[in-house]
Amino acid sequence: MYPFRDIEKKWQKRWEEIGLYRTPEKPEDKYYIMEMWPYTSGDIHIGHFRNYSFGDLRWRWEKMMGKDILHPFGWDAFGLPAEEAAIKKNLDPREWTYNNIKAARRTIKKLGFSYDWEREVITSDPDYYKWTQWLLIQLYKEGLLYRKEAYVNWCPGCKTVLANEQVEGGLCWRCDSKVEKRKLEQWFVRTTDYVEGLLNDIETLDEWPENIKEMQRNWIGKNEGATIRFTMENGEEFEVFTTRPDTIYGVTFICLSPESEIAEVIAKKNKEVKQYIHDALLMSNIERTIVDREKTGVNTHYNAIHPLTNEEMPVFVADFVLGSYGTGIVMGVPAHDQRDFEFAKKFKLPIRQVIKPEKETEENTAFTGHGIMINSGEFDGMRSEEFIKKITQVLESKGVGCKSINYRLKDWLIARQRYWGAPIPMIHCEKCGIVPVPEEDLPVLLPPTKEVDFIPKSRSPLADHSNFMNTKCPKCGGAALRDPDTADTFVDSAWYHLRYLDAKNKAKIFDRGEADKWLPVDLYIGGAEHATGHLIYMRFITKFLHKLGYLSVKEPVLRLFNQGMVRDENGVVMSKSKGNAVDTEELVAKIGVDAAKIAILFFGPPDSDIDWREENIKGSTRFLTKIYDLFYENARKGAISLDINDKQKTLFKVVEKTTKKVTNDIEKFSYNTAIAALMELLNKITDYVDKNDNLFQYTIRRFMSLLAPFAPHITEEIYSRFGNKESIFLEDWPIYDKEAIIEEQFTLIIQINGKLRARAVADKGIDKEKALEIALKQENVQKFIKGNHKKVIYVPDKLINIVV
RNA sequence: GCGAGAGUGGCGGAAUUGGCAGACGCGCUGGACUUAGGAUCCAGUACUACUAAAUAGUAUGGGGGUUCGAGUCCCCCCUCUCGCACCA
Repeated sequence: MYPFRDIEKKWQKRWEEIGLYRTPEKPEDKYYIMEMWPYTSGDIHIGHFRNYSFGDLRWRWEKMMGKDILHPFGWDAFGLPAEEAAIKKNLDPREWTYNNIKAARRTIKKLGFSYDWEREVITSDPDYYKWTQWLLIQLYKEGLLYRKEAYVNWCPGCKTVLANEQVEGGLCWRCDSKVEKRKLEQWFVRTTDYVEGLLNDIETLDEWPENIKEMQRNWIGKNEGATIRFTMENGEEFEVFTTRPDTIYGVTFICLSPESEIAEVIAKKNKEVKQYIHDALLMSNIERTIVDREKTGVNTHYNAIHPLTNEEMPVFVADFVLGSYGTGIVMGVPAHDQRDFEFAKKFKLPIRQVIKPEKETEENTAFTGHGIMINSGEFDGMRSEEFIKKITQVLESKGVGCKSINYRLKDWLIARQRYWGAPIPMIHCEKCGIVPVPEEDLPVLLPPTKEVDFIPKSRSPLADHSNFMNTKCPKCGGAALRDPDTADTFVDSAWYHLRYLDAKNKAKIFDRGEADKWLPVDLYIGGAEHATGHLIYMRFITKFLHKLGYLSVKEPVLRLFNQGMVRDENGVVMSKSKGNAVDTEELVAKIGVDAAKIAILFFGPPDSDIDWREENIKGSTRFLTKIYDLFYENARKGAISLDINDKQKTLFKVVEKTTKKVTNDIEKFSYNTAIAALMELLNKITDYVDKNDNLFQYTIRRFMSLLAPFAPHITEEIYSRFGNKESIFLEDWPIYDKEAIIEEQFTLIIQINGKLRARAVADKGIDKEKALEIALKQENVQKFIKGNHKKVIYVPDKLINIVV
């Protein structure tokens, strides 16, 4: 062990004094780096530590590479846990939040990370949520924030509605309650307005991980097909969406989703239907979507009329039809859709084949492939792929259908019936309807926590606060009510990368000049769990502000890096609630920041999940202690210059090669192998006897430069022993000597029939004959070449393979 | 079911274009130092065969293929992780 505590204190103080992490006013070669910010539940565990370590390492390296860097930090401070603390422990949510921030900030500061704290933002500060509200008003003005009555996800645990992105496998993302359906009028953001941009621009995100891009594509879920209008015998009309209009002649029934309006109307007159819908909607999505669940449904005893054949067919309500996809109504084609097939079997409905497969297919399943049209009137004999286009035109010309595109992505439900969030800045006036709060009246402040009753009543606590609710209509001046709901916290985090640009601006959300200086974010580091939520919202807001002319960029983030999760010894994801999270402060108190960082970086590649094992951290302490013991005492002051003799020594070559490897490895986020290379070099240095000669001094100085991004505190301490006054991070990253790494000799690998039989040192550039000559001299080779060799393969400067 | 990724010693993991499999670290074994060692230093450590060395054989989830040569490329299968999931 080395005196890490004193060293850390000393250098953290020094860095603050010299303003090392302050963002340059006028960046020449800018680099904007962000890590996903933490939610303020108070603990900074090892997963956060890993995340921030990647960012810190990058800052230090880019800094030494000469970049002007913006590296901010902030807090995702609104959200339910604060309110839960109020309900369960009778704590003040504001105090709870700010105390947690204080504690977490203290921890992070102890870790000596390279943040510019002058740009710190907190979403629950009125200075921040004023602009969250401003953003909502801009969305409203553009028609992208609207109210709609719809079936929405309701979490009975959190007593609030949820966005689709917050429902994971039918369960609430936060509390794991089964999510229910409720028909409510809610605020939505029209993300679907930008759906094509969100989808197409994924192609421009060259430096995003492929899996994240694929997840976003799937989430958006674009499907091309046709919308077809059917008429009921009572004259009512409805539309279905299908990707297979070619199967139109195979329709033998219609299924309505329990959520559909038509079903609701029918239910008023039909008790059986009413009961079925009631039961279906009571079921959580998770129960309703169990695979292999037997199809259920109820006959409405109404008939629909086929738009082309005028045939009548029964209309059912069935819960396998989702209200949220397409029109919420499907045409049943049992011969060519497996679900429809199962439904038809159960209700003994006719199955009419309209596509003939090219090969024989399995019995008792629907044929979903393409083939030749049959039973389709004048179109028999056409290929079904072509028929899709043809029939769409036919439907269009008859005025009963059209080509259409459907998306899985839905509008973003942003209202929450909770207190601890940004109040939605809207006023409801009986005369004027919905009126946005005038921008000069922002922020709409949350009332003091003391005046609020937090006991959940399935409506916003603000609804019961008359001082908050009662206001005047900005338009007519009459009595009006505020909107009692608050915004989803993902609204706050959808634009924080923009507030960092100009965190203290009182007049504007941010200055356009600052945005042009720094955007896009060059590197954004965080977990893959935000692939379809936060990252889509962030892209959406960026596109929205681009369209309004506030931003010149269309995409917020150039390079996205997904770090892997940290799990415990048993492979279980660490979390506060499971009580298996390793506390960063404890770890750092035990082994020091630098050793903790080296340990977590050495654990494995940054993008893979790691299982935390206590014993694996020992190596890092040994590594740094060895460095400290060996370098600290032997460090010499003054300039060092190498002569030719020094440059011919093996150690010199190793130093230059290591420089190359560490540089390349950092570039490609291969931190574990970079550390391994440094460990190898240290082993070589330990073996080097002349601890006082020029080459040794040169080597340990170079070593410190290479180590600096990984272990900044110890590096600064030893760097100062060389007589330097400033920080090592103001130095340039070393450039390796290209001449030095050229080798004159190489190890010739000698194979017989592809098997390694001998090795020999040879001069580089020798030809095949020479190599063969060397190979044949080897004793072990003679043993294996009994007769003549047939063929010789020579890979220059690498290996020779003799085929016998 | 669909999509993506992965499978290498006792463990975490290395391995440019196909070219020395197992870097580096942990652990373990033996030794040194020591009042002591869960500190430090030195040596060894994929498996099998031999006491050992030298050497040989076998090894990158399983099976096949391409190639002088495959952890790496192709085909089939198994297992695990992640995402989506009755999406019409």
